[in-house]
Amino acid sequence: MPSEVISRYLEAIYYMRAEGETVTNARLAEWLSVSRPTVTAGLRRMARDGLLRSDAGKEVLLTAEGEGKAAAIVRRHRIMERWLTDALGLDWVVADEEAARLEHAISEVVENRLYEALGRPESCPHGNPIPGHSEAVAGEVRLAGLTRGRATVTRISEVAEREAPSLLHYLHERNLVPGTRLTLVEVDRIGNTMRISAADREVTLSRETAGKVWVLPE
Amino acid sequence: MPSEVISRYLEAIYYMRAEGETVTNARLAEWLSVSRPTVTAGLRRMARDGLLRSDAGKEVLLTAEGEGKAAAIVRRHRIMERWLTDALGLDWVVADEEAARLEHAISEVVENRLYEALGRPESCPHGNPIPGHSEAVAGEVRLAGLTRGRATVTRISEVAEREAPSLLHYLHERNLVPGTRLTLVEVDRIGNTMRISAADREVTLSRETAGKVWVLPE
DNA sequence: GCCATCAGTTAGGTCACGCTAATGGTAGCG
DNA sequence: CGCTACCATTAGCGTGACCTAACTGATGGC
Repeated sequence: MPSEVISRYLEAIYYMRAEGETVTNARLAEWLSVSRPTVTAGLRRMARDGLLRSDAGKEVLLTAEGEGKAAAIVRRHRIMERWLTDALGLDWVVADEEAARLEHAISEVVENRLYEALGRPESCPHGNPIPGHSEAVAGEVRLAGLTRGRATVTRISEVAEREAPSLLHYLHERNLVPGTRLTLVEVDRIGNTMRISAADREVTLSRETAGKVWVLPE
Repeated sequence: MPSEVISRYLEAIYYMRAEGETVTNARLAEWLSVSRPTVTAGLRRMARDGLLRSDAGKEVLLTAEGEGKAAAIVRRHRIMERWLTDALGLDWVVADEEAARLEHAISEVVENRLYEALGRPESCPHGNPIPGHSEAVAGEVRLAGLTRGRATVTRISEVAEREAPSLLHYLHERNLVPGTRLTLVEVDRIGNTMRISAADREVTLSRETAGKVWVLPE
């Protein structure tokens, strides 16, 4: 079984791939807050242990085995998040931090029991699907890519939590949570912002923020 | 904060002290399944970090700080065990193994929320008190020390889980759980066994096993 | 009184994981 | 073409945590 450190590598790779990003040494180093040489060494250990595909030069790609282990970590993370928010009443940000530690400590048995005890949830609290149990909503697009009309929030990207935990608070406060219907009011191409209306309130989001919110257009 | 390895040292020291044993390098090595030189190095790090009292030659004694951290680990272990058995329906043995990993991953916040959510339990599933919340029953003695009469099982020592996990199954199956009333039938000083009657069944226990069950005589 | 045993430490080695400083590529740009 | 940027790796180092083999010091038995 991979060490906790390597599990975090797998998780990070999984998240980046899910965003459609190309995974490289430098990006991993940034994501994991370690130096690039440290990542080089880590990736070498992963390759040795059969977690990385040796083809595909610079890009970091997982083998089927690596993919499976990464999905397992993410699955546990999201199930734990559900438990922490639904059963223990923690807020999004704290739940994510706690889940990041707990995900490495639970076994398959506990994972399954907990999943059942929670009533087989469809997603984590931010709407991200639970690998192996549910999938991303078909047809969803980034809020930043919306040009007009109405849409329903489906999920907040995992990237948001890493890059700006306060963004989660921000969105939560403004009720931009999975299931919320919103209407695009105006796109400001100069300031790179967009105004939307949701739950009887108008909110202005930067293009960057809007890139982390996924919606299903009507 | 101590590393996970050092937390296990603290936990082991706590358990041994709770049994009234003298904690030494060799016993720790045995308990933790590592070599004695490894323990020597670990204890040195603990002393450096202010977890061990420097007086008291060979014996390993914790400082107030070490004591507090050890109690916190044990508290988390026992709360997790309660959750794993009560909420997720795991059996004693599995719950203990899982708790041994989870205890290092939960923060004070989760610990407290969980403790409340479980209804402030008095003890772990085997009856051991939860440090900081409850204490050992006054007047309890080892079943092995009983010479006649009736008594009520109060707890199964933590040592039992480490040394012989199957013993937990054995006791559970025979209904020798906290709260069970029993009557001493006969003590065989030659074979070092004792026969007891509990829940309408007679059970024979070795002196060693009976030393791990604590009871409150009537 | 000596010897065997056991406990603890020293010596010396490995691996995982982190760092900084310096080196080697590649790629865009003037 | 050459320069600058950026990227990945190498080199070299430290710490934590493990190991075996060998030494030392106390202790109990005969």
